[in-house]
Amino acid sequence: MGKDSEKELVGVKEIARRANVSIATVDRVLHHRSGVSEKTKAKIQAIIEELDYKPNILARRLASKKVLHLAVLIPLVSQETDYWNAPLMGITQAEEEIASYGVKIHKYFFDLNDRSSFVEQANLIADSQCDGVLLAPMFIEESKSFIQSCISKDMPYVLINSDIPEQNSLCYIGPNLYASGYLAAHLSGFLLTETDQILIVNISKEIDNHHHLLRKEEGFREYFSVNKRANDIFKIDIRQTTYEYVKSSMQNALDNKNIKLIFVTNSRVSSVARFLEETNIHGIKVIGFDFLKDNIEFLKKGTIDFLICQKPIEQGYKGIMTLYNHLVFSQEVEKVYHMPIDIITKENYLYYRN
Amino acid sequence: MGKDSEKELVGVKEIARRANVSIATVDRVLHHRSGVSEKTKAKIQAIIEELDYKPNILARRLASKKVLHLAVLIPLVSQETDYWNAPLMGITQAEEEIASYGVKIHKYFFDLNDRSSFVEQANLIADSQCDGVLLAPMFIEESKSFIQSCISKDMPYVLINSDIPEQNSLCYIGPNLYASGYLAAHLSGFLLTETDQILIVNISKEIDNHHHLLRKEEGFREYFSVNKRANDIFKIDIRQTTYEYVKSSMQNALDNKNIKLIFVTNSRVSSVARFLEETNIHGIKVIGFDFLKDNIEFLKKGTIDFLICQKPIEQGYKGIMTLYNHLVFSQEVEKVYHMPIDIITKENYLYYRN
DNA sequence: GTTAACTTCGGTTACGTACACGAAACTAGT
DNA sequence: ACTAGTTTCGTGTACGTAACCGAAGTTAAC
Repeated sequence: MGKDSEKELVGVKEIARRANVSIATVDRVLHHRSGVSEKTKAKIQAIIEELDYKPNILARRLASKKVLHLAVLIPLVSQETDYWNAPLMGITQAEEEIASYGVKIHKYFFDLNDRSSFVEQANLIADSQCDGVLLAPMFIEESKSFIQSCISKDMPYVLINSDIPEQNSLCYIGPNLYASGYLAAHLSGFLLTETDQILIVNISKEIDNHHHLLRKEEGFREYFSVNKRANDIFKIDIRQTTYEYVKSSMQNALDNKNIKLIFVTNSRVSSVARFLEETNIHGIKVIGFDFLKDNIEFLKKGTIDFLICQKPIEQGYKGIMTLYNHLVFSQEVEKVYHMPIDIITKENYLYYRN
Repeated sequence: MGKDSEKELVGVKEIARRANVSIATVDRVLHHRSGVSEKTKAKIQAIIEELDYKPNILARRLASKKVLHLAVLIPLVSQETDYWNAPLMGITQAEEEIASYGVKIHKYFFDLNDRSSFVEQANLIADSQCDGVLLAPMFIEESKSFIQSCISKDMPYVLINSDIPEQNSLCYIGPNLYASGYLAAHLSGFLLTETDQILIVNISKEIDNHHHLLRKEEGFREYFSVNKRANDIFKIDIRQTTYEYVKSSMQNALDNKNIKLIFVTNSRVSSVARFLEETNIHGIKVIGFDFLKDNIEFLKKGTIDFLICQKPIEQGYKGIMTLYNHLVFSQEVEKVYHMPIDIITKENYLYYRN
């Protein structure tokens, strides 16, 4: 209750009246344009302060006919994994929401297994004259050089999904990889006894992605170290993503051991689950990542015990909105926006919103 | 790729030109106003179809100077529990977002321990001439009669936090209570052995709230029944919310038993945790609800093992936005929007967003 | 055929802001 | 004091839509 502050919404007109100037002059002050004497500028600014003037965004976007061009550079949605479909959905959703506010979004896709396609698309963006970029920096070196060209063009960019720190991006929106690995370990703790053995599985073709998976692994191991859990932790890197390859790799990895829990460091956990099912291996708990159709199927059946998810749709959505709010409202942004680390089980997946 | 459909955004002017009428006539058709012959109406509608005309929301809200009045009726944030601070934040956030779009939000608060205050505030809303209502129907009968008055005034309303089904509200936004109880049981399963005893704790003054807690309890019990878990499940209803009362009740409840897990059916779990800590009881796992400051403190220390949370901020935010989108864009809405059932632990609470 | 009443429609202004254009005021140089 | 140049400012139009007002056209009654 209390401070309702029923100030009748005032506009430039009222400011102009009070300052004995025209609205054009007020407009000049508002946009920090030249052509106003220091004296009147001060007077107008005082009145703006006093009235706590907030420009009418509606009228503003309507009057300014210029359109905002945003570019998006993310992996192509492949049949191999449809993870990137989620961020794309968020991006599309944001697009629909702000389309009528004069924002155009240009989408560029690259092949996760082909660095050159990334460079190619990045160059296209660099040439196109756009106002901001949303980028999934999957290839580290290539991303860095693209980022440099953005900086030189004074073009703001937002990173999603995986961070490249110490670049001065507008912000990073995505998971805290280390923390999500740590949480996975914590969940594992509930499923294990003192002597059970653990297998960490990294499945990824590109070395750069491996780099990201490593951070999860570190977090995972750290939990066991901090909590003085002495379970044996084995690890396997699988460098091909086809099921056949995963299968034979897993067979090797499980051989002669007594693994009780498998931690798959990314969304490819469904391959592992499929393997366990097909080879009729029971009694192994499985933890992995991402709310994908395949993964959910195995979660339902109980082959996968936990999925950790980090709101991929929202990552895309927030990425675009951050650019928009920054460019249109010059809103300040958090440098790092870590996504919540969501735990999905058989019992709550129905209610999960990516 | 593909269908870019670069239709230059057309407006009423273009439609008027093509139909050889004035924009005023097009406007009449768009708003289903009278004064247009069937013939020209048909012609104009055909053109609207053809061009897939989408009105410019900016210009629309700008030109129509009428403001939208939304009323909010939720519990007062008390020192007893600051749960309702969260939905209020979401409401305020939505308010800020759409304030410049000509929306005014009027907030009414009632005392959770005083039915008459609810009725009083509800009457105020009924008298005020507003365009939509966001309602937390904590008192069932009183809510029903308020809802009736809304319906008779043809005033859309949205329910949050707890549902009163079979009323034709615009929609319900909130948890699936049953499912969240079920999930709580599932999590409990990880923490228990076959023979461990369980205590369910309901803490609530008002009988109507109890009714909601009951649904969680049902879900909880159902899990154990479905999964043929034979653990003893005890239960206690605590009808005073002061710590002293909770303390003595808990002492009784734990007496002569060997409880290994406590499931508190609402956010008052911190009272129980405090009790366990103060009386130096260890070895009992605790599961409860809501991301509240007090609860998080105990989660950090390990006294509480799991918190289940259902995005209270978002409930408020979405509630307002749903009304807004429905009234302004006549957007259709899902009748039931169940919030995700989030699991919060010591390891991921830092990254949780209410 | 005149008047009245009603139907159908167009012209116009307004919403709050952006910006091009040109007018006034001031400065400096002669 | 007159001009040229510069600074400072106001007028006017545009954005796409809403809605008032009144002008045509149409119909009905005498």
